[in-house]
Amino acid sequence: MGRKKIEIKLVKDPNVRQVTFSKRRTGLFKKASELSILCGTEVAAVVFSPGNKPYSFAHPNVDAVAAEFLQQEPNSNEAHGSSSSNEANLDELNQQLLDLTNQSCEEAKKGKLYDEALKNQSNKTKLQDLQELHESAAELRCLIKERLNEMEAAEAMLVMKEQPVEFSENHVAKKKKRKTKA
Amino acid sequence: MGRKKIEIKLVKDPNVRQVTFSKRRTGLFKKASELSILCGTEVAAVVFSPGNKPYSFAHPNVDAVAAEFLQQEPNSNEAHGSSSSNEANLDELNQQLLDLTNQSCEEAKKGKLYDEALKNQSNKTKLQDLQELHESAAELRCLIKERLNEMEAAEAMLVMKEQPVEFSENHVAKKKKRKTKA
DNA sequence: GCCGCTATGTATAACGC
DNA sequence: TGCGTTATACATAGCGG
Repeated sequence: MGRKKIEIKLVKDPNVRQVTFSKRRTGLFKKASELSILCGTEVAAVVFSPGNKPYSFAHPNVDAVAAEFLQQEPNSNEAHGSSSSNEANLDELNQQLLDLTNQSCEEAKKGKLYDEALKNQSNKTKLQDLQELHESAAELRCLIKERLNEMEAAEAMLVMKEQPVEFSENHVAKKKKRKTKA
Repeated sequence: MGRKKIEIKLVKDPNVRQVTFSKRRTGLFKKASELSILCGTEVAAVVFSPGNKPYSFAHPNVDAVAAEFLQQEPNSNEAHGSSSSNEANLDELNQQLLDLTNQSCEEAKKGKLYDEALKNQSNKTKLQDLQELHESAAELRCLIKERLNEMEAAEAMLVMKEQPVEFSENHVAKKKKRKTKA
């Protein structure tokens, strides 16, 4: 897809690898976003950068917001003479959101996996195990949800104070300058 | 990318939508795969088809990604460079948390339905996989519970009052503070 | 409904700032 | 390190079997 064809092998140059990662992560999330919108389906994706930083994407409504959010350029933003407590808080929330997103992702994947396993067997006995597993997952989600609500409330109070800033979700598909190549 | 440009909007024709989904899901997973190989990173993606069938992709494997995640320290703010426009972001975050929570519930519901559906099917035998999955899930749950406790504690502290936290780019990576709960 | 085909729209490798 | 540009490699919409 570039000036030269590259083989899908680990990019040895760490520098180039980082660049590749950034570009492709963006592309991947964009694709995920399009898929979710075009088909009205739920999509979640997680990826760790070469530096082990987690990045995630999830659809329903979060859409490309998560991706956009994680890619914000620190320079585009101005104002916000808030206390450091907010910054710390934001980071916290960020972290948590990521974790939760991924947890959801993992759970979903889990379900997928054992569904596959089930398809490869006809052992009725194991169905119960699956049932339990699913229920466990459901419980876990509820647990997470409750904690989330609490955290959210706390955050809201803490933040309940200043300006809006138009951070909106001018999501992924923003560069619309297309033209046929020569 | 096809004979005609299409706008990223829900495809009305269910038939076409299904086709689009299949093609794009394949493409998305391929991209995810390439990304993980090219950059040697961990990647996980899940997507539900229009028929609510879960499909997933993950590089090393789910558990690896999950474990990686759960090792993130709530207090180590080395991830992502977003410390600006906090107020706005918090709003976005709250919204995202809401959506995510809802999504989780949705998924849980679907998971059960799917499980039910599977009860009417039968195939080969692969108890081992099931066994592994079962164990993995149990472990995952423990990890998440602990993680939740940590988040809660951190949250409490933050809400209580501020913490300077000077955000640097050094990669703390993981700190193996996990204890294999049994 | 899945496979292949082909014309096009996109993503992105190499560069340049 | 990040963002923009250009030339190409890829992905895929619309069809046909």
